[in-house]
Amino acid sequence: MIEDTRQYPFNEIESKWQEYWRQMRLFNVDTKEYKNKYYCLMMFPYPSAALHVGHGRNYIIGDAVARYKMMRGYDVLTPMGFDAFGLPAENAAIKSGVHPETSTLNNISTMRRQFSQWGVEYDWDREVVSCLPDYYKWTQWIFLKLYGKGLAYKKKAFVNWCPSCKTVLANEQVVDNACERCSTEVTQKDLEQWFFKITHYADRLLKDIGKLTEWPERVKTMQCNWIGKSEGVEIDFKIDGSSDTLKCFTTRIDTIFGATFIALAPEHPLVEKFVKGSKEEKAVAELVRKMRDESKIERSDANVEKEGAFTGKYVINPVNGKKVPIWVANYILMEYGTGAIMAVPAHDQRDFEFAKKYKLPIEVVIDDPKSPLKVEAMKEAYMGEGIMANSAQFNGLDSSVSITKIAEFFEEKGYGKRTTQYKLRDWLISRQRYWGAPIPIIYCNKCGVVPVPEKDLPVLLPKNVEFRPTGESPLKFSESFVNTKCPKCGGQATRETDTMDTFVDSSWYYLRYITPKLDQKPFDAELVNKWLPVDQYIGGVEHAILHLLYSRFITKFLKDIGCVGFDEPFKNLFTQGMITKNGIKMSKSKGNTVSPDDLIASYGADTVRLYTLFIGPPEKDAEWSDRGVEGAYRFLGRVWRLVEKGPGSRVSRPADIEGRDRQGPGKDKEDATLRRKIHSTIKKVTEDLDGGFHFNTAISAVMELVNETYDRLAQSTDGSSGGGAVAEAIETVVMLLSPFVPHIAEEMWQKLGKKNSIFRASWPPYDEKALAADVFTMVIQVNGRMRSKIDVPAGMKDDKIKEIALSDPKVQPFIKDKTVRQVVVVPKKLVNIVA
RNA sequence: GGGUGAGUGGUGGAAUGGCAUACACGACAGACUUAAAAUCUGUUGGCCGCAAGGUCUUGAGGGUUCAACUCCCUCCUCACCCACCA
Repeated sequence: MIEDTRQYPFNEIESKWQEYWRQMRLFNVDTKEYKNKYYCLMMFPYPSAALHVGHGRNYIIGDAVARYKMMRGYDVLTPMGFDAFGLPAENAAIKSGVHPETSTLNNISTMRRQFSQWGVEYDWDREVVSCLPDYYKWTQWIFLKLYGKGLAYKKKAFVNWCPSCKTVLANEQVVDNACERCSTEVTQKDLEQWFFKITHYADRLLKDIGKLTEWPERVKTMQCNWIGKSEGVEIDFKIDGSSDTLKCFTTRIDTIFGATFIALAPEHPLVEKFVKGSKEEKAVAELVRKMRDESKIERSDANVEKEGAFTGKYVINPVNGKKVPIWVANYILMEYGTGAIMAVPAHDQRDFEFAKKYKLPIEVVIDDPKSPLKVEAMKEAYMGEGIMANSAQFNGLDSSVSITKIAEFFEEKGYGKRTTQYKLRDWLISRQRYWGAPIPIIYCNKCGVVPVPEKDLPVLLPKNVEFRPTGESPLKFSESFVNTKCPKCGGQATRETDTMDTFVDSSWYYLRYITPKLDQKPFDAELVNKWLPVDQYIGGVEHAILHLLYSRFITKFLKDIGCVGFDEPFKNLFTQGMITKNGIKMSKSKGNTVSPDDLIASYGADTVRLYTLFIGPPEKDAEWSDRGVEGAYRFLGRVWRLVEKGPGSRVSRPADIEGRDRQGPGKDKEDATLRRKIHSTIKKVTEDLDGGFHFNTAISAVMELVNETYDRLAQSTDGSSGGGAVAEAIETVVMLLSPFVPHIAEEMWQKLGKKNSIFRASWPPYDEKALAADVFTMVIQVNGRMRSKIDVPAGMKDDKIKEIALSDPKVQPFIKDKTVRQVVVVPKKLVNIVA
């Protein structure tokens, strides 16, 4: 059945050319010898069991870009590798007993095969696999460098904890606040964990977004919001009856006169001190315990009822000497600011809700200029700007002005200082897992925390370990791993058993590709400085924040320690949309995946590639349709037959077609028309590819050219297969399609009598002369509505055009009873008569 | 709640101030065929009309303009990301 519907022998063609490209080393680059470098990078994948067509979009786009750039004369570097550490393989090991390394390496070979079947080629000599020691050795090296600069440190942090499995859970392992494995309720536990001090780079990460001119706006906006810079004042409140002070951060210092209470995060260190031995102690302690047990997921729900308790203490408001009560409240986060706020219920909605619930006073200090505020009538906080009220010497000022005035006043009086806060928090890199790069740290009873010396890297993951059904990390129980000698004193010591977040692995892999085999250094700085920044990075928008921010951070760090000479790793970024099926994201867990293997068997890889690129704008989500695949297949058959029956194929093709036929306008009118179409198509496709990868419209333009070429063949009166213009059209079609459908393009290229690979040919230029038309069709509108069309010779004067338009028989009925007030002529496009 | 993006035929989509619905899918009709598949040709936004043609139509409403899918304002809906950020 499949045999019957075949339009061209894609099976033989595709494997033949895939082999040919490998033989000729089309995708292999010598990083030392090059003229115009172009580093085309696709985000390296996690090795999952099987790729579906949704994954394919990323690689097909990247492959098309790489092939196009080759034809534009670049030395294109397109490497590929695998982000091979991670939780899924470890979970599978716990379930099935198969070692993560075995399943991961198996998946990798499956994926390599799938890439190849798609015709997606890479410089495989440069493959990096993050779970292999020759790679993670250098991930550990980066850790040591950060540690050496004080940018890797340990502190306590809360984790999701399953008391029954005695294990840490990732957010995704928590289902309805319970452990996914045993359904025990998840609690919070604080553990000593490793962090990278990314906040040290917050300001530069934010400022340098300005340098990323070729990144999508929406990714930049997301990073901006994630870093979340806000400027404000840190106030030192004197605690009543004590010499201690309490620091609060606010962005709204203009509302300081309306502060009616202070709210602390439950974890705030002063909470315990305040209530110790007081009558409030029991109530507060109980509430704090309750809040702490709420998982991070629960606590981050905005709809959670506000709760709090009075601590019995007060601070003094420096601006008016008033006593302000200190409360503990669940809506305050320890991680942001100082973990304490001055609450101004009149002008902050959360404070307003809290004040209403606990009957705390509400004082208006900024009046709405449109309708004066009355406390009793307020249903919600007034958050806008306005006129200062009840604010002593600042009364009557604009709140936007007083925000600076009061800040200056605070600094003058020593009540506080202006500071900048970021939402960005330090990067928690510790994972209580097996399948990751071990953190190269040793604990010695005598010497304390000792970093593993560089010469002892890598700290190898022990292979012979037992995976327990509870999910506990097997590293803890591997005595040969844990027990070691202190590198400083030689005494008995133990190793850190936490491994690193896989985002650490992926934050520097793009540097390793340049010199993947190097074993004395992570990379060769000289070559890296030549090839980086990456000219084009392509990947899913889901990585818009974390991966891209971490990579930017690591790059800046490496620049600071003199390892690289640039501070942004990715010059151009393209984020493609996801492929949906039945309206939702294609994924194995949703059961709506489409396997490329079956489609390639029925239609060939070129069809799958063409459809994937034609499906819609690549930066947007798109719905997969099996019917659409057939359409792409039919189109390729149409092109194939055009090459077979058109002039120039095999024997009939004149050898010197370029020289003879590309010199001037065609022999007759039809040829000139077709040549105009050929060259406008080249222009359109080139601009679509250069200006943002608009594959969908590029392909539709080629479809139009194919349709017009068929029309031209059908029109030829002498029964021949057309002249030089048709041959030129066919050759152009093959070239313009080649980045998208490389196998069939190579085959047709050969049929056209060409010797070398089409990817060694240069991309066709367009001929401005061929584009020039001597007659234009102009639209005539009356009051903006199309009424007629006229053919106008190039160079006709506007006045003459107006005259023709006004006397046009189809236009006459619409203007004859009216006065023509204005005639607008848009050159070569339209005439609009206003009557 | 905040941020970002989107809303156009039966469907995927095109047009980013200048002919709305390119290109493709689907559907319908025809040619070829004993028949089917494949292929080729034609029709295909709604309404009125035998037709010529007219008229309405880009989520809703308003505005700017000779001209608005496109720019501005108000509102509605959906998707994604973040979410008590002081």
